[in-house]
Amino acid sequence: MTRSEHEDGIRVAVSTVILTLRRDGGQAPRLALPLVRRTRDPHAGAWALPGGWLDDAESLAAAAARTLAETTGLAPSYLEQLYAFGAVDRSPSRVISVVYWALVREEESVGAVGSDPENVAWFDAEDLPGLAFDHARIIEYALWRLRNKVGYSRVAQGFLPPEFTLADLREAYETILGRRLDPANFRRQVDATRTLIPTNAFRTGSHRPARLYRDATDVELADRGPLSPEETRTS
Amino acid sequence: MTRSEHEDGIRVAVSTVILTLRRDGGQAPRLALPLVRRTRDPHAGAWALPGGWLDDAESLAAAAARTLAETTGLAPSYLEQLYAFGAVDRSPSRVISVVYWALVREEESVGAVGSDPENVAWFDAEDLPGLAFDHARIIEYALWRLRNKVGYSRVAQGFLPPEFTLADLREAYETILGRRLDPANFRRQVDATRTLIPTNAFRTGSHRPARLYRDATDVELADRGPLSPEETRTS
DNA sequence: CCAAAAGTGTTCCGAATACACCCATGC
DNA sequence: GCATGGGTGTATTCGGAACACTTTTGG
Repeated sequence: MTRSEHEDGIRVAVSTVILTLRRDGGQAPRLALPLVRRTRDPHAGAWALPGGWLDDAESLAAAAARTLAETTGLAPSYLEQLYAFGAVDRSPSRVISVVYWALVREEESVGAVGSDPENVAWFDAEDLPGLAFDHARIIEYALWRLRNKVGYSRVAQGFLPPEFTLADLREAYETILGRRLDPANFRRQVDATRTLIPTNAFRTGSHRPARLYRDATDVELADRGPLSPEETRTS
Repeated sequence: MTRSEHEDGIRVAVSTVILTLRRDGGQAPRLALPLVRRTRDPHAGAWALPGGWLDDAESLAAAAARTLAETTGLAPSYLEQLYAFGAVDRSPSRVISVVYWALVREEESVGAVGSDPENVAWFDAEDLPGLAFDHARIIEYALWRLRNKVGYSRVAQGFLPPEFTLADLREAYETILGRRLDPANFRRQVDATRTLIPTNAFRTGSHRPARLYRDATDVELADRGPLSPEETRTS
């Protein structure tokens, strides 16, 4: 293992793509995420992912959870490392960004703000403003990962409250995937996984009441990678 | 984006899990990887993944390819980022390791050595020595990723020379997955993907000659992630 | 009663599997 | 010829997709 002799100027930042499902009204929900307006150069005035420098004594995942809480006031229902970005020219100074992606529950994201609400705003994932650095590409990749992972895991439940109907869950899938799913087949597929417990409660509304379900287990919504013991607790 | 005021002591290392298929003789091939004996503390004398400090002016992928060449003298036929490890206690000093995994072709790995052949040795992936830091866990994760990715991509071809028989390819799959595959069904599945071009050459040997194939395209063997333009060239 | 969502039943189709069988070569 | 791996054919099974149909509520 060779080692460069000089103590060089590489710094480590941690950023997070924070996703939620936002319902504007009676409309179909949409994916939304918070961005932070930069107040210094480079890219002063542009919007960027929430993040910050990695602190000497915190793990990468802890840094992601910390900056997430600072900008939104929320704890994530799902948090996973996305990728480490380290191109030489992605910033004027040399910065390695370890990026995480997180899911937060819908209701919590309404009105909840962190330490600096002035410079935080939520955007529709399909209608983003101009972004600093390579953050547009990073968000694209996070959305790709979400759409991909929803196909073989239960991550979508990270958007939902503890009790929800199958229609709620299907609506989350439909929003993520961008297409309609057959209610009948969707029902069979989810209960083939045996991960939902039916409750005795029903949501009464406009038509026939729908049964409420909750998570069957306290296991992870999805495989989050090679996590060390210190990183396995998200709450 | 808040910034810690002190220039702190976090350093960035890049390591690589380098995998190949090794044929000991007429036996079934096995997964093998090179390790480097550490000559300094911490963990002096223990075996570790090839790697080194990230240089100021090179991208993460370039650092991985560089250390790979330094220890094995080889260029990878496949290279993908694995994960960024950043637990506080994984090393006495604070080190963030961005780990890559690579595939190299079998024949090339025989006898090829890099700048310091004394301290490099190849090990059977199922029979590893005591490893420094969290490298045992990292290798486990790399193997998991390989086994997983072989199911939905063409990565296994990264182990093979430009021309190969379907039996060669199937043998690679069988070694990676650790189980036998039906030759008939395997044949149909690979040519359903339309990614192999049959040549007019045959490998003559002990029995009926087997047709040689080569890659149909110059496209990637698998999705390697959100690569920037500077990282897309591996050769 | 009617509209609409909740929930069930059934058919169809394609992919994965198992396995019988033929082909071409070395010995 | 015969052993062995190369290569083809075919029946079965399983899961997903499509969609007809029944149930239960609000109005």
